[in-house]
Amino acid sequence: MAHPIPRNTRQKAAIRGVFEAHDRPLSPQEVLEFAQARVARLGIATVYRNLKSLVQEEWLTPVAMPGGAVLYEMAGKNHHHHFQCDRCHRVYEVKGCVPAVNRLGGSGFKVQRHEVILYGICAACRGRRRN
Amino acid sequence: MAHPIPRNTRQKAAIRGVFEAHDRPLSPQEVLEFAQARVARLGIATVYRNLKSLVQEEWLTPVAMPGGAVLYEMAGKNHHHHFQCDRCHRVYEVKGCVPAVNRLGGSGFKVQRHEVILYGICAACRGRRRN
DNA sequence: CGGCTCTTGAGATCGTTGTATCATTCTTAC
DNA sequence: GTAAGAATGATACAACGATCTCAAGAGCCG
Repeated sequence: MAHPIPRNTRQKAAIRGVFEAHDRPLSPQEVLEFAQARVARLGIATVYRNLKSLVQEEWLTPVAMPGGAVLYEMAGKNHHHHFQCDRCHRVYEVKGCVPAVNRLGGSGFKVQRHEVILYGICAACRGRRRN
Repeated sequence: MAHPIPRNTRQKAAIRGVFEAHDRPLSPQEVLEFAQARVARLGIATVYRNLKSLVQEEWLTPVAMPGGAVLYEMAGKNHHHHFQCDRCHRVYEVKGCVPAVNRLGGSGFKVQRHEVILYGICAACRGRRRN
């Protein structure tokens, strides 16, 4: 009720496995598709339920993208940012930062954190013709 | 039909006036509220219609924020970024940039543009107690 | 194994945002 | 001023993502 005793289900293990196999932020739909290769009849509701509980356990972190998509990535990573491919729309992690960005706010704003999103063409799409 | 002859309506003028009076990106709801001070019975559908046409005329530019909100600001500004206040959630323009951000992608990504969003507390909210 | 109860799967439902409809009002040209 | 038709306002509707319901299935403990 208030504190149900959690169980280890194949579904949740499959979802964790998907994040371990793909080192980039994933959408709920992507998680569903990848995890269905491991648990055939997996449903979208189960994906949402487990994403939520994995966030509560701090095993995942939500990544809100401009446009409204909310992706998830494994928690506990060092400070980093993201790159989104204009062609395939996949999002990748970009290591490093330019600390000077926090000074962009000048004196009028008390800046506490920041997001940087790069856009362009990813290596995979550059290699191919299209998509 | 294909090219209706546009007319200058009080509503559209009011909406333009709202953006000229507030030098920051505004949500459709904010536009509605501010513009209703000028045209009392203004409806939300008219706001959406005029936002769309002002974007087509390139008088406005959409600003997609993480979380899904799409705001609008006057077009033609110099390269800049945005600050969102964690308290009042208003978004402000931040002039300047750190060009080095485009190099964060390394050699794996062909970076064509970027977004920087700063978060913290705005001057107005710092002056007040709350909200 | 047996059973308690947590979790799942399928679909219905919700909430939000933006669009379509259509009678009415307003702008513009003459 | 008048008429043609573009724009408005009120509301219904659509689209989408996410959540809820509940019977059925499965994990865990003894």
